[in-house]
Amino acid sequence: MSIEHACRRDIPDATVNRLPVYLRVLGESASKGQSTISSETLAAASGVSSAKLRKDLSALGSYGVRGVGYDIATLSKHITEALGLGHTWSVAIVGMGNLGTALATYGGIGVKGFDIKWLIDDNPQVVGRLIGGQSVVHFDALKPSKDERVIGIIAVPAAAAQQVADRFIKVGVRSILNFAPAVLVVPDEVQVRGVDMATELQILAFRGLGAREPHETSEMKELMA
Amino acid sequence: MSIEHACRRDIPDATVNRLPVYLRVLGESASKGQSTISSETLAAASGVSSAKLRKDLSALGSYGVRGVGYDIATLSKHITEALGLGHTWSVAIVGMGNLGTALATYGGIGVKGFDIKWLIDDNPQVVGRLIGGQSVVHFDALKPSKDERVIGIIAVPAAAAQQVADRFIKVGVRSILNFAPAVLVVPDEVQVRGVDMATELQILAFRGLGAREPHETSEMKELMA
DNA sequence: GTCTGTGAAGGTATTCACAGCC
DNA sequence: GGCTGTGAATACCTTCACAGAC
Repeated sequence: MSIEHACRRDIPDATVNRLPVYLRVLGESASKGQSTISSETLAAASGVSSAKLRKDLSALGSYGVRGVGYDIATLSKHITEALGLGHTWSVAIVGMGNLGTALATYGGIGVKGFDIKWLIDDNPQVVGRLIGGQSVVHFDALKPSKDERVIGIIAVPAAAAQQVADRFIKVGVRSILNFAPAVLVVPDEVQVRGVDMATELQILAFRGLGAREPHETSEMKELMA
Repeated sequence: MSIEHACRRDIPDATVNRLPVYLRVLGESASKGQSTISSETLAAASGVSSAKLRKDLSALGSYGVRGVGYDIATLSKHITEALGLGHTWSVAIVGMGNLGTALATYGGIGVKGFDIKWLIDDNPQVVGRLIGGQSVVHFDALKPSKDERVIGIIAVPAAAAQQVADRFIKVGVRSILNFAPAVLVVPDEVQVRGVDMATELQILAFRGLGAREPHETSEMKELMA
C-alpha cells in the first residue's frame, strides 16, 4: 500500500518559499469569482514558470485535473494545510515604533491563520497605548500556553534584537521573524527568518549593475579581446 | 594572460544574497577595533558554515592570507565594490504610512551607498509633512537625472502597488523593492524584489511544524508500519 | 485537443577534504 | 601549526519534453 499524499516534511525548501505566493494569487482569483485556474495562468500571476509551478504543486499531491486545471478552492485548502495554517498561530510583535505599528496594522495578517495577540513594548510611555484597537503590553505579559504555537516578531533596533530573541526563547517561542539588521544566536530548534531593508537594497544594487558601467569600459574591452 | 579578479557578473546568486550580511558583520567587528578575522569567526557571526563563506569570498578574488585570516578593511572594500556600492544609489520611498515612515527613518540605510532622496505620497494632507528632517513630496517631483541610479521602494497598499511600479518605470527607475503583497508585472530589464510579512509568517509556520502534531499521530503510525 | 504530472537531463549550490601558503 | 583557496563529490533545484488523463 502506497502513501496517499505527500507528508509535509518532504516538501522542498524552494517550494515552501513559493507556496505563500500561490496561495495569495489563488485568493485573488477566487475573489474575482473564478473557480478553476490553469498552471499557465497561475504561474504567470505568481511570476514563475508553469513547469516550476506544476512541480511545486505535485509535491503536495495530485490535485489538478488534466485538460482542465486546478480547482481554486481545493488547491487553496491543500496549500493552507501543507503550510501548517490549519491551526492558528499566535503572533507577538515586540517594538511599537513605526515598523512595529506598521506590522500590527498590516491587513495582510490576521486574515488567515495568524492572530496578532500581543503588541509589546517595554517603554512605560507606550504600554497601554491603543494600536489598531489593541492595547500595548509589557513583555512580561507574554505567557503563551504550553501547546500554543507562537511566532515572535522583532521590530526593535539592532542593539536590542538579541535580548528580545533570548526573552522569546525563554517563554517558549520557537519561531522568530527578525526585522532588525542583526544575526541572532539561537538554539537549533528555534527557527529564525530575517528581513532587512539594507540587505535588500544591496542585493538590488548588485543586480542593477547590469546597465553599462562607464568607468569599467576599458577593462571590458580587454576581456573581449 | 588571465583575468586578474573575478568580474562582478559571475558571482553566484546565492553568494550575492549573503554578501550584505558579511559586510554588516565586518562593520561591527571593525567598530570593535578588530583588524583581521578568520573565516571561522566571520562565518559563525554571519550564521553560515566556514566552507560556504570561503567559497563565497573566493568568488570575489583571493583577499585572505593563509594562516592569518582576512583583513577587515580590505575585505569590506572589495565586498562594497562587488555589490555596486562604489557609486551612491538614490532611493525613493512611495507611501508615507507607518511602513514608509519606518523605512524612511531606518538608520540602516543612508549609512553607506544609499541616499534617501525622495519621500513620496500623493495624499495632499501628507505632502509637505516633515519625516526624519525631510519633507514629503508628490510623485511628480520624482525626476531622476539620466545617469542617476535609483531604487524605488513601494510601501503602499497592495491595490496601488502596480500603479506605483508603472509610474516608477515611466520615470526610468529600474530597481524596485516592493513591500506590498502583490506580484508586479514589469519589463525584463527591471529588477524587483518583494518583501511581504504574510509570506514570511507562512514560511515560518511551515518550518515550525517540526514539533509534534498531536492529531497526526495515528497517520504517522500507519506510515511507520 | 488541452492541460497536468513526472521521469530524465541539465544547472546551481553546498559540503567535503586537502593541497598550498604563511 | 593555522588558515585560506579550491577541485571533487554530493545534494538540491530547475527546465525540458512527453506520456497520460480528461
